Amino acid sequence: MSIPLGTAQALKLWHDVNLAQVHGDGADLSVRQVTILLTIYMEAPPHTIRDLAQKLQVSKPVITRALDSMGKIDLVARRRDDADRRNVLVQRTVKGALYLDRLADLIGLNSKNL
Amino acid sequence: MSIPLGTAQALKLWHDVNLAQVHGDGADLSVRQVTILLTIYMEAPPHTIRDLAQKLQVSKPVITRALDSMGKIDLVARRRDDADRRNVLVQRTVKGALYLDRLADLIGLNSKNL
DNA sequence: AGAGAATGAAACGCATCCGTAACGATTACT
DNA sequence: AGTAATCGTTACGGATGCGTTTCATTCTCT
Repeated sequence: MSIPLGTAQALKLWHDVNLAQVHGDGADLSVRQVTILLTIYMEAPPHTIRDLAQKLQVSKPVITRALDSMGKIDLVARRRDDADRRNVLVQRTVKGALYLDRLADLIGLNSKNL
Repeated sequence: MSIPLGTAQALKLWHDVNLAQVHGDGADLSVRQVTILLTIYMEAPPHTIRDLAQKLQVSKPVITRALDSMGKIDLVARRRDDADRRNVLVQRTVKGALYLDRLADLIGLNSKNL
């Protein structure tokens, strides 16, 4: 199913959802952070810091710090890998899933009047 | 025309476009900045700082500083209002239009495989 | 003309983020 | 065992953004 989105419609979608994020009470994440969060929840686990950094083409400290800030508000969690204790496994949380559900709702709602 | 976007599709769209922004050579703007930029280009002029602040429900300094940083890379321009010299009229630029065209393309491309 | 309102910018303090370069812990290799 | 490689984190220096408050300029209204 292919609905070519007009320029104006695409930009209106982007504007409205972004505006909702700015107003929203939820933590307003940076573009990098949302991208990392989405990768964690959309791709199959396990996720290590190195994998995420490579997949998103950013440095490892970027991932570490994003996990720090998002972990602080329980959007994501860390766990040591018992098999290889150098690795850190990034895990999903209920709050993170809810956050993305809400985001998907916003996008979905705003994409219906196109 | 109403195509209800599934949760997974909506999130994939958001992920892919955001990822492209992260990778893109273009200036990576904050969520607030993109929203301001989109408002300037999608709504009819004239745009004053006060109008933008009120429309987006943010403080005026947020607008001023966003225009500072986006103006520095020619995504937008300022001009004094000759009728009321207190006002600053925010103006579009070629580079800003190109930036949004590219963004719309990204959204459009990524919305075609839903 | 003069008091007051309105507009945008600048100042201040604070928080966050980035890139690079080290660093400690753990595992792999020989 | 002992050296080298891998992984994630931390440290450092710098840049940017935000909210609030203050400020200079310009207009309005009497």
